[in-house]
Amino acid sequence: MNFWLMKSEPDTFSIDDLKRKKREAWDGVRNYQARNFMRDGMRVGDGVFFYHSNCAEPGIAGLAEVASDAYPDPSQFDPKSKYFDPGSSRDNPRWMLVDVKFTRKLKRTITLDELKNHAKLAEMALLRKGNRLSVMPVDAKDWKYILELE
DNA sequence: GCCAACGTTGGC
DNA sequence: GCCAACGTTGGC
Repeated sequence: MNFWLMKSEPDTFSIDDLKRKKREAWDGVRNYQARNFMRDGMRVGDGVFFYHSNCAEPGIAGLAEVASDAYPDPSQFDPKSKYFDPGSSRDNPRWMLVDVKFTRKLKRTITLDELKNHAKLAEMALLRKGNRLSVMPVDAKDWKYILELE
């Protein structure tokens, strides 16, 4: 079992939205590295930190679970979607996604600011300077450590 | 709204 | 293959 962190802007799709919908196709990822993590790294049942980005209180807001294998992101084929990619084709899709299933909200959001204050987490991909990936792996030891902060 | 960091694009 | 220009991310 592996662990991941997935960013979402709460104004667009928050942990409460996932709670209400129970399950969601994680569409719109248009970064090759993030795609590769979903396509090659994720397995059903893997743990996911649901991270709120670009908002008043950035941080880990809840837990989710990988709920499907990777499959082509339908939005890349839809000319009306803002995620439409004219360079992709159904025969050779460029972008993949997984479904994500709600597990639970954290009792409180563990903020980015708080995470930065823990020296043991300094090597986390999330905290490395300039990191903008929206999907990234989390070490098992960091997963455990962060949950103990809750 | 600003801007640093980074990815992508496209001319050469 | 280089690299300038441009677009996006996301914290602040």
